[in-house]
Parts: sequence; structure tokens; C-alpha cells
Amino acid sequence: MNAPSPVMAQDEPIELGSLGQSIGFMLRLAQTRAYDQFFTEFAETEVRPGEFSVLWVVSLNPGIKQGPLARALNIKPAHMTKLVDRLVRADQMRRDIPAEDRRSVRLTLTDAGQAHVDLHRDRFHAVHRSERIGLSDAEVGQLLALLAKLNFQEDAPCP
Amino acid sequence: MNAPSPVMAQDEPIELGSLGQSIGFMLRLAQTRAYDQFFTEFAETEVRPGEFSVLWVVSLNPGIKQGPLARALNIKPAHMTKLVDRLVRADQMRRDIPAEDRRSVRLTLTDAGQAHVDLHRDRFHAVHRSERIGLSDAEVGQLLALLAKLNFQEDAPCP
DNA sequence: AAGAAATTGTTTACACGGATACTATTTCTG
DNA sequence: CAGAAATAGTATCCGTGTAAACAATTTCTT
Repeated sequence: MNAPSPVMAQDEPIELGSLGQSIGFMLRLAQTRAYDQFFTEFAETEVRPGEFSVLWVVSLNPGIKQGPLARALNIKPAHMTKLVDRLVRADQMRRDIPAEDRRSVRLTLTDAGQAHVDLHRDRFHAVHRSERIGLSDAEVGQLLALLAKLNFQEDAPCP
Repeated sequence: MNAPSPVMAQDEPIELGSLGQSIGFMLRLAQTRAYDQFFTEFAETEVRPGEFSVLWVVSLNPGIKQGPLARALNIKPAHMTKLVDRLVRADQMRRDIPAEDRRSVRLTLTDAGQAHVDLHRDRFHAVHRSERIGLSDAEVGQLLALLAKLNFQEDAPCP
């Protein structure tokens, strides 16, 4: 079986072939949709998803090092440097170079940064809720479990 | 319940708070992982996911118009123009302006373009398979169904 | 202890993709 | 039918994110 799967009401139907069963492709569609929901919710503000998630995680892990933060959020180090630069310039976080290892950088929120997180916490949770629209609680749980299964498996064999 | 959820073996555990239950965040992680798998599989080639999926869909829908193609793949029209430009310059596809509506553009693969798709078909399917590693067939089905449920719901109320 | 190797983060140079405004064509309205 | 509105695609400019090379520091090896 596996009947041909056209897509999208409106327009004449379009054949996607195996692309319609591709997890990667379906993830991309869902993810850009989630981004749109973020921007809708934060429309009046200047807040961007990357920046806010950095502030969020630093708020929960004060003094975290830049490397682990980058890995947790799946942001490349080079980009993390720029994000942190911007947030430091905006007086929302501080870089501290610890004496115990002077290569590394430890991050902490300023009072203004923490206030910013507090100010937008509700909006942030509203985004999370709107991402779930159309799914039952059980389905949300299933989806999160499946995504976690994909995300937290070791796929890099060490040679 | 809902115990604090740290993340990622290696490093000391990092607290993500509600971000760990965010569908958008988990989708982003999963999606970048899928991209990595694509680039691993297509390592020796110059093939990019966006380009290839365009060729793929045009191959299955010869004469498709640029707009519907862009909507099906969730690519913005401005970007689609650039993608198509590049593929036309590489002699992989043709633009035809139909007499019936001279605003629109109909796309077809050249022989070289079709040969390119044929050449990489197996690799493309290998990517789809490797995206599923760690999931049972039943779980793959569940995940695809849940993603489809998210992707194909109308969320734009018409005023 | 001295030099090699690994780790941590930054710099630079560039690719990808989006927003906006514009052009050309078609369709709608009076 | 003439002008207004809608539609299809394109050009320009900009923000985001990456790769590769680099600099600083620490750790490993002899």
C-alpha cells in the first residue's frame, strides 16, 4: 500500500512521493510553523526566539559556561558568541572569566535581563500552548516523547 | 509531577525548565539533526536539501507552477526564485511561460535534471531511513501522523 | 619542565532565507 | 471598455547561522 499522497487543500493537489513520508521534511514544515507562532505572539516586541531561549536557560542556570549552553540549545559556538555579544551590549547578561579556567566564559543575567525574562514569561508560555493547538494532551505527550527519543540518542560513534 | 528536566548526558546537567516541554524547541533540535543526516549522506556531492526537494517535486509534477510549489515546500516566493534561477543556470530545469497566463511560470526538468534525480534517488531514500533510526515502524507512523496533524490544519481565520 | 595536543572561545568571510517594494499580467467592477 | 484591484513572480537589502582559520589557555607526554 502506501497510496500516493497529494498535499494541501487549495491549488490542484501536488504529488510529493516519498517526501511526504520523510520525517525530516515534515519536521521542517512543523518547525517553521512553530516559529511563525512565536513571532505572532511576540509581534509587538523585538524578542527573537534564539535570544530569548538563551536568556531563559541562563536564568535557570546562572554561571553556565558558553560551550554547554551552545550544545544544549544546538547553537554553533560562532553564533553563540554573537548572540551573547548582543545581549551583553543590551545590558541583559554578563560574561565572567573564571580564574579556574581562563579559556572559558561563565554567563549570568543582569537585573535588567532577569526582569526581561520575567516580563515575557507569560507570553513565552502562551507560545508553548499555541504550538499544541489541535493536539490532545495525550498526543502532545506522545509527540514530545518521540521527539526526545530522536534528539537524545548518541549518533556519533567514536573512532 | 513534571519533574525538572535536565538535558544531555556529558557536561553537568542543564535545566531547561518549560523549554524542555516546548514542541517548537524539540522540533528545532530534531530538525537540525535531520539536516545533519542529509549532509552526512550527501557529503561527497554538492546537493543541498532545498534544491533537491525542488527537483524531486518538479520531477513528480512536471509543469507545476512556481507558486504552488513554493507553498507545498513552505519556501518563500522570493527564495524560490533564487533556487530556480540556480537550477536553470545549472541546466537542470526549464522555466516556461504559458500563453494561458503569462504572469505564471511552469517548471519542468531537463534530461540532465531528471538524470540527477535518478542518480541520487537511493541516497535520498537512505536519508529518510536514517532519520528513522531508533524508532520502531509503529513509532514512525505515529510521529508522521502527529506532524501531519500539526502541519495540515487551517490556522488562518479569514476576516 | 618543555613541547605537543586538546579545549574554549572569537574572528572573518560567506551562504541561506526572509521582508519589502516593485513589475507585469490578469480579473473584477462600474 | 476603462480603471481598480488582485495575482504571479522578481529585485534589493538585510538578518541569521555556518565553516574555517585563528588566538588563548590548559592538559598531556615524555
